[in-house]
Amino acid sequence: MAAVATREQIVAAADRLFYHHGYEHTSFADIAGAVGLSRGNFYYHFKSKDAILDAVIDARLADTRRMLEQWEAEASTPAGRIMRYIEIVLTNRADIQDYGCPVGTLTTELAKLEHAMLGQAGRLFAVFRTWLREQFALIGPAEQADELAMHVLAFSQGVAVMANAFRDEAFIQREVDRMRDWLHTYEK
Amino acid sequence: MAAVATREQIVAAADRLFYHHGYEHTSFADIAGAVGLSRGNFYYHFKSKDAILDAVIDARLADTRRMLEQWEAEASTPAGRIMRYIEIVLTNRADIQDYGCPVGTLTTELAKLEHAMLGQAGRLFAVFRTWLREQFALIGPAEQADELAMHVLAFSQGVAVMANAFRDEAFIQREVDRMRDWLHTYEK
DNA sequence: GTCTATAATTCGATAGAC
DNA sequence: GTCTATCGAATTATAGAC
Repeated sequence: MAAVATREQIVAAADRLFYHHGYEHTSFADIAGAVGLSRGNFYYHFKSKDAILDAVIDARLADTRRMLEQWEAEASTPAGRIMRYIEIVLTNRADIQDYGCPVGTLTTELAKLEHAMLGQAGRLFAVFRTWLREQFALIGPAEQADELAMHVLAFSQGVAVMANAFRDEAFIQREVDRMRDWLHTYEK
Repeated sequence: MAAVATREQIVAAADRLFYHHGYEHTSFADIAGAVGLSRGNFYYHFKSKDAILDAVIDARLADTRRMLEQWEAEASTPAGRIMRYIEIVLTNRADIQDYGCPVGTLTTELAKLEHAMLGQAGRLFAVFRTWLREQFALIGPAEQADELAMHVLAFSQGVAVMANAFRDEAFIQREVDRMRDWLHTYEK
């Protein structure tokens, strides 16, 4: 198999396994097994577990930026774009109930491990924060835009943790409705 | 040393280490080292790592119930008691910025490990949920009490995850202020 | 590029002396 | 109740054949 294709398969498998079972709990053997590769050959593509994590975060950053561009193309108003973010806990409710938020849970885990890649993972949050801030700046005072962005991020993380803990779909829907009402008070 | 005192020391050390570094990342050697015990002697007190986790959760449940009783003794109104919960992210802001919420991060980790003790950890959330529900039932319709309790829990988890990710103390204060305003609209 | 074999370490857990 | 010694399995990572 071409090295590039194998590398992409490894990153995709690691991404999924890190999300489902956590970074530390996922071993090389798990990733190799998921791709159908021997452990030995693994080191031809990635020289360390940290290197895989780095590649996974890069891939998630690229995916996130692609998603945000798509939202900008599909939703015509800033409030509509913010709602796309808010509704992500509804769109991904099945995964969120099983595994929590991919960004939040990775950041939480890396913080406890005092892992060198924690700063890299923080960039995932930062991409959403910057994008939300830009949307809020279009419908209200620029001084408030960042704290409103942080409020929306905190909403998504709170819902994700509780939905994961209680596996309660109705709860997610109620919190999204509550957030929609809140957003309407800011909507231009 | 008396077995009871040693056991309590082990539970206290494990509690702290599980919170700071996570359950899986904490080894027997870490706990034994913190208590000043040899690895071998460890198994006289606990026969498995799961048994320690069980004891840690029991200790946290007892601590939580004690704290809630104290809040009931100190705050005369239901809204005042709910505010005590909301302000916990401010009271414990140093630990929360470093390690997140002890309940939320443990539950998140155990869910990913598909650990048998996940249900036990869920009881920690349930204790807060039940208590908050009771407080809300005293100031409004009983049908809404549980979803308001869940909303407050989600608030605390969202703030904890974001405060841990960005280490932003001003953010915590702003979110608490926002929540205080929200609570006043329900206050009797 | 992929494999087998294996080194070096750490893990949870046990046995048995004192 | 505490210790040392150790087991067996799993971990990350390397070496070298093909």
